[in-house]
Amino acid sequence: MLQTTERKREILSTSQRLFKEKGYASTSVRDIAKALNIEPASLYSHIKTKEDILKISCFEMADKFALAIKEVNDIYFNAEERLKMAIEMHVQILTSNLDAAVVFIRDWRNLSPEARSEFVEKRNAYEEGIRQIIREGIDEGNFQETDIKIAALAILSSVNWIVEWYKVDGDLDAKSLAEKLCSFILTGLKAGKPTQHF
Amino acid sequence: MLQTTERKREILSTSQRLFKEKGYASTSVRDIAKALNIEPASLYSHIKTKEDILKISCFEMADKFALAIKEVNDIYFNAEERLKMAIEMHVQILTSNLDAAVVFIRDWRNLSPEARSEFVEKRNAYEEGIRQIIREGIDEGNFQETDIKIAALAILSSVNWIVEWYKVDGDLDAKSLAEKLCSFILTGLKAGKPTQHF
DNA sequence: CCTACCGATCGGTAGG
DNA sequence: CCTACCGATCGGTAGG
Repeated sequence: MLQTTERKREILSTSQRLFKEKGYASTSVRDIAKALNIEPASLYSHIKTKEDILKISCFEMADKFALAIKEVNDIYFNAEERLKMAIEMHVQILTSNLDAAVVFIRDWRNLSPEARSEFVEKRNAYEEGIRQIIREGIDEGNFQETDIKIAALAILSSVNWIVEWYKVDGDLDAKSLAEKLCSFILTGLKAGKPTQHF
Repeated sequence: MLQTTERKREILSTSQRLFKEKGYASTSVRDIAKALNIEPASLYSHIKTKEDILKISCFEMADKFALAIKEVNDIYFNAEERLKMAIEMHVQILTSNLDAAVVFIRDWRNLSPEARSEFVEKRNAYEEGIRQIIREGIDEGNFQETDIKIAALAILSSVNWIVEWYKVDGDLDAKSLAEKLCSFILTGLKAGKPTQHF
């Protein structure tokens, strides 16, 4: 990723769009070439292999998330604020890269063993960042003493799932969506505690 | 699905295990045959096409979920109880069919257009069942006045995601897991409200 | 970016 | 359930 030419970016985004629709494994280089109106062989002036596209897609997203969690932990103080910020940035990254996000979330399994290991490591580091925030929130007394692993997975899965239904041209912007998710994650489904009624 | 012979069941479960590992599209009929120690052609005495395996896997799971939501709505009264029960049964179905569950959640996209439409319809009906419970909980005043669509998706995604990490031989049984998830979904991450401290 | 082409693998069939 | 085999498609290369 030392440089990515304009044409290569077109190949990447077109591929990601196709991968989102049919999945990486079911998308052929011929499909990609056709969508770009070029011959299959021409792709290989820009990429080395089909897996290259997958690798770049997965790791570019992983890098965005790594940067975001770093930013959150550098700036914000309180765990609740940091979690909110992390979720907001996460939603922002997903919604502004919907096609690549699906590849990142779903198709990374098709990476070759070495790339896959590296990817899983990066994803684990990000998840650990989220767990750390939860841990601190518990220590501060602001979060429930919950199972941290399950909490982190529940948060990430509910946030990641938006790539399956979010429409960029819909009436729900990323920030509003992030707020709704945050509220759900922080206070749950149940209505205000009984004390509210007395 | 009028009848499924014992051998066919072996083919199904072996295929689902492979699909879980590599995905439907990346698993060849030769992979399946090899795992069963038979020749690829022999598979076709039991199945018509590779997609048959996918179809049966997806729709058998869909049927289990349809039955579960029906049961929940027939027996339980209060929305919160019904939601808890629905989540518990959902977790139960997932954890006792982990391989097929992954296919159901992830690989249904590879269904042919007609089967895919039918599948999406069934899944939508189930999701609507969940939304209905949430709606009733709000009407009863026991659930927050939240975005029902987002709440349902957040619940289902966090529950479905367990297939990615749950280990049958781990120390967490399905019921405990369901309870943890329920608690998270109902009361969220934040610690008890201030009133608890006075 | 194209023409021409490669060996490998794909899902599946015929016939036993 | 097997042997033998099919046409189609796969990712990718040589050479321009």
